[in-house]
Amino acid sequence: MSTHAAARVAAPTRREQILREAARLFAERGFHGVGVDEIGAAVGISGPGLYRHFPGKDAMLAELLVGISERLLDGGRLRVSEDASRGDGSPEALLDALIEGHIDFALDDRPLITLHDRELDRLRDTDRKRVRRLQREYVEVWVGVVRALYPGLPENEARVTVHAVFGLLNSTPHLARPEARPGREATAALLHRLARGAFAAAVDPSRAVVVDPS
Amino acid sequence: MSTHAAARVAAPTRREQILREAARLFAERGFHGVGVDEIGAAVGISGPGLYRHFPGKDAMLAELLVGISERLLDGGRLRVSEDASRGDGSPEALLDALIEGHIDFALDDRPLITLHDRELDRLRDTDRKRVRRLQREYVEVWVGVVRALYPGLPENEARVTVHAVFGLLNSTPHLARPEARPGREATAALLHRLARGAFAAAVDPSRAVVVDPS
DNA sequence: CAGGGTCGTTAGCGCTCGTTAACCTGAGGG
DNA sequence: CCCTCAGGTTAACGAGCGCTAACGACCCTG
Repeated sequence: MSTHAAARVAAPTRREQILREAARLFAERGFHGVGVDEIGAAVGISGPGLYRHFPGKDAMLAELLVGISERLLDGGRLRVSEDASRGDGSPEALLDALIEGHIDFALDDRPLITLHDRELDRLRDTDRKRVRRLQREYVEVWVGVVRALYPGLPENEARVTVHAVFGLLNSTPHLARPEARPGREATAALLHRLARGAFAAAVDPSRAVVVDPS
Repeated sequence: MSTHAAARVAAPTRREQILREAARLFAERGFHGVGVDEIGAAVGISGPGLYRHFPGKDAMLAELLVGISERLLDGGRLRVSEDASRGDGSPEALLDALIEGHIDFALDDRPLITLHDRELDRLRDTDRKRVRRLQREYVEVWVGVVRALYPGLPENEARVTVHAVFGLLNSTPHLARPEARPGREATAALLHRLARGAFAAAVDPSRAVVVDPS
């Protein structure tokens, strides 16, 4: 998480610029809805100049999607291993850490989150399989933690629940007016509560009713 | 003009066939990723024959998105008015009814749900504004019910929560292997629990204004 | 049987898109 | 001073797209 800020010290290379703008444009208008000339214009060069950096338009999307999926999976695995290496690791705290990490990603890299579940089918077979595998492994990391916390939850229900919580956490990019929502930290805290509430309700319906906290 | 009555029960009309297949294809490969020839082939005619039924490819997408949005909004409003006309209407039961209706939609019309939040930006300005308005009104229906049930929840947090729950309920189309999840009714019940759990958790426990459960 | 409407067909036009080809320029090294 | 090479440029090509034009088969109805 602190590494994220540190990596931004140096000026972004041209490749990174291109990927950044391509992600934004793809998220806004869809992969097929953006032309290479537009991507070039967004970074100050024009059209075919992109081919000095990428073998083709497909390759940009592929690199974006593989990158996202790897970052998510690596982050998830890192948190699991941190929790395991810490003596007092608890499933509760670990699930919170996973949720926290995913929320950071959803709030800070909105175009990528959008692309991640929207443009997967535009990839060539080999890339799509690779991304699918990374996504599946990321889900399995969550499923493992959720089932450690709620042993009574059947595996297929846990998987559906994890998918549903992803949908919940990834919902912010779809908000029409981003200025109409609470600040970043308040939104993050709210999403975190919602996710925990959903997980709690997955196993125990009685927790789905509001109770007096006092 | 053909007979209206005959089309009610009998085989779907050609227009409906086209819309159905177009929805499936658009959801699978994106609006720009599907050609008119493919849509035609999917209903047994070929290419330009579609123009006997629609003025253009855009019009198919527009009719699909407007139709979805209207169906959702009408369903929501219907349930609210039913609840109001029933003497014993309670926000609890009303929210359950809204959730139920949305789940039915998400499970039974998966391509439409996918299109609904994915291809909106491919519409012409006038159609897009119309769909946006319908979607916004649908959200407001939910927000009203949620705030009636949880008066302590601020309006902007309620709105984010409703969006998040939509993301949760709409997550099933993204499941890679639909056969790996529980049956329809079990999935519906699970999603219902998750949604209720998320709403219950929306109210920050430390700030909760608790309504008398009598 | 004539005539029109409906619902198709095929051919092809015009445009846009991703990509390639050929050329240019400025910086660094021997 | 020349050569190389990275990183651009513009021109243009070929494919694929949405859509139109022109035509035809079929089914009514009078």
